[in-house]
Amino acid sequence: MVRLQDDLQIPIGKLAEAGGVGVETVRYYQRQGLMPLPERPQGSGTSGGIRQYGRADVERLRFIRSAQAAGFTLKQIARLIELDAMTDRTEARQMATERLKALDAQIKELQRARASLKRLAEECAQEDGGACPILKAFEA
Amino acid sequence: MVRLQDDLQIPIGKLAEAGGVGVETVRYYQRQGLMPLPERPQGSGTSGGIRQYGRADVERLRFIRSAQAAGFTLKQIARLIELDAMTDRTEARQMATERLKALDAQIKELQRARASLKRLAEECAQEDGGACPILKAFEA
DNA sequence: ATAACCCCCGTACCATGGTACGGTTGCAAG
DNA sequence: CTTGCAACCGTACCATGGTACGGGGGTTAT
Repeated sequence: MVRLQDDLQIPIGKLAEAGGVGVETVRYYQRQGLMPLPERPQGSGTSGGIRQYGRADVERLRFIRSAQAAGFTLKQIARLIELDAMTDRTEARQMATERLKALDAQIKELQRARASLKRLAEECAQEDGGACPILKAFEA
Repeated sequence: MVRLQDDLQIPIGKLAEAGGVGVETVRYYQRQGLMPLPERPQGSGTSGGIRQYGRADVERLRFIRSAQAAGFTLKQIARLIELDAMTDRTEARQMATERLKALDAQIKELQRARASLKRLAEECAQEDGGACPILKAFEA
């Protein structure tokens, strides 16, 4: 009843694949302190000292990608992971609300940019003469 | 009737200020081919060979910032400026619509991220016990 | 005329987020 | 047993978008 070996043991290549990144990227995350570097298994029959990864690693990798999509830097993500481990809700909440504010601002800005861009695309629509003032498209 | 001197002649420092960037940034844009490098005025009384900039330069600087906000890279912006000069509407329109598509995707993704982030902020709201599962916040 | 300030230029350096390179080991299939 | 593949490791390199540094010179105010 020790529940050995149900917990998915995969090498780095599979881990990377599962997370949708390259092997080198995983290694990079490890160097940045975002992912643990598991011990190399020792002794014979251990498949040549190849490090093994589990479910938690896959999830962490996915978390990193999502947090990146939310605009956190890798450094901030490292911090979030630390906070999760120490269950520090105060700082976590603060980071989240700050990012939320920045995100709202960014979304608004992108929507403004979107409008200008649409105008540009439309004004340049007719092939014949008429205006297509690229440089003016973002004015006002 | 030569209309000398109504067209605003400013040195790089003022230009940078007007565009909301640093002098070094303007120089950088010049190196990247985004801004013209005007001739140094020669002869006496020309204020020490200091290059002079005009309205068009200020506008271009602003254009660069706006286009950046729309997600164009500096390289693409350089291309847009070229297209504007050659009044090539076909490629301009294409670039605009492509960017528009990417922008829509990005906005959607940011909104998804925003939702997760909000969830995280809310779940970590109560200081007392309860969940604040940072790593789980982005699942599903 | 001395200081303070801006401009000129080239070159170096920075952060971010990776990607590539090259050499080694070790298991596994033909 | 050789060939091939994946993992291992350290180090180097890349693109993007700047920022800083250091020396030289001109203009302006005190």
